[in-house]
Amino acid sequence: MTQTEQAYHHLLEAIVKGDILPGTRLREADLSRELGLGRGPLRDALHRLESRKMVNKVPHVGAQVVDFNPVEMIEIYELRERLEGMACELAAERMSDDDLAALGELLTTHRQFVEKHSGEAYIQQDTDLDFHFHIIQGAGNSWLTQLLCDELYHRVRMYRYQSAHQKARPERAMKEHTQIFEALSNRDGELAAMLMRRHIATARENLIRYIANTQ
Amino acid sequence: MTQTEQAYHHLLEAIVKGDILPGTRLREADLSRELGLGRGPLRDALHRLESRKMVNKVPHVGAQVVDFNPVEMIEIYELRERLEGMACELAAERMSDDDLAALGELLTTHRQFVEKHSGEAYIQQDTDLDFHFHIIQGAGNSWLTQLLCDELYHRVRMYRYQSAHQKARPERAMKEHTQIFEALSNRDGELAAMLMRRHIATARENLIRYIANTQ
DNA sequence: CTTAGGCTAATTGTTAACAATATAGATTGA
DNA sequence: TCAATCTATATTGTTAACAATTAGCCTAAG
Repeated sequence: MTQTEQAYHHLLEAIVKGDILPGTRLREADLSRELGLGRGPLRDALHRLESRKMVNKVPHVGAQVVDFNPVEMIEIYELRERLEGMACELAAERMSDDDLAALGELLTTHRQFVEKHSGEAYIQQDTDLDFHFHIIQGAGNSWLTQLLCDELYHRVRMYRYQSAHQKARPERAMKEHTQIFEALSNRDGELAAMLMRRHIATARENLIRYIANTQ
Repeated sequence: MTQTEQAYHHLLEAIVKGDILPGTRLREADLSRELGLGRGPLRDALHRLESRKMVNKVPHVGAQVVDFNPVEMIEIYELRERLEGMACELAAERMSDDDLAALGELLTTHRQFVEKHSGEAYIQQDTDLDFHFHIIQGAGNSWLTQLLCDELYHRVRMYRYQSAHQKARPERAMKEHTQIFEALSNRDGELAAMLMRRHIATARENLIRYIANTQ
């Protein structure tokens, strides 16, 4: 694995998890010293982060970790609504029975987790994404997968870490996931898509409410 | 404008227009000499092209211009269908009257062009994209705009240049554009979205037919 | 006291030399 | 003759020094 990739993944996770705070100026000299590499590979990593919109870069000025932006966040959720709805349509047609079975097991595991650690939101984060990723993969459209997983989801994860104190609703999400899974099992793409869109629309409404409360 | 950006735009256009053929190996030393810059900025440009999926890069091996891939092309059209449908829904709500008027003028200009140069497909290319871009902008979702214009459309343009000999159907496209415009003018987002999805679905079917014929 | 101008320091953009890696051809052995 | 290994070369990955640009500060004039 090349140093550029290492630096990219390291910085990406640090930004997503909030170890590097939004708005932080990223100085190439400092960072390269901290990460123990030259400025060349680091610059490559910063460019990649820029094209993923995780940092803002201004020529001759520098790079800065993106700040939380309510407008963009809502834009991203508008996109997720359509794209993951599309993923459901395609997944209902294209997922293999084995894939569906795996998704079912995932759901069972999650349900046990939710029942055991009821209310611990931070665990819900990853399990929730697992479910979504599995369906996205199942759609069998590599461009759709990249758009969602490589372009949009980093921001979604970043937002979730920032608003981690916010009460999640694992039981409700669990129920909605189960409904989506059943629709997929019945190969009813139209229904699965509708449920997924509604599922994400609910999340978007929570997001809007959260934004309104924090301002 | 920094050298990286210059190189990026130069190479992107060259690839899109077919001046650099698909499958061409891009050697850093050669290219930097031709473009008259160092390898550093050139590498940055290649990285950007890679993240836009216009070149494939393998560590320690090099970069190669993407080859025409029917499967990916269909994936992209599947995405366009949904995303531009979405753009229509949003544009019907959010476009200003001035924007709509401008779109109408665009359409008039195009109609005159089509009537004058009936059948000259290569002119149709850009004017067609103008129409689509205008609506995408009108949706007022910066992430949607970036996804479509920066990630997907380069490939679409590349494909169009490659299949330029294929007979376009300017009159039909013109008619469909007009219908979409009218729906937008009536602020009927649902209808506009449906027409747009169908418009792109038609293009996708042509694409599939074209692929079948060339194999 | 305010503002315009220039100067200094810090930071990014760029280049060229060096190190590491992979490919292709030659060589040797079975 | 074929296969496997080794070696040489070409190419990429990395580093460190150099050039260009920006932002902040200080000075001085109005």
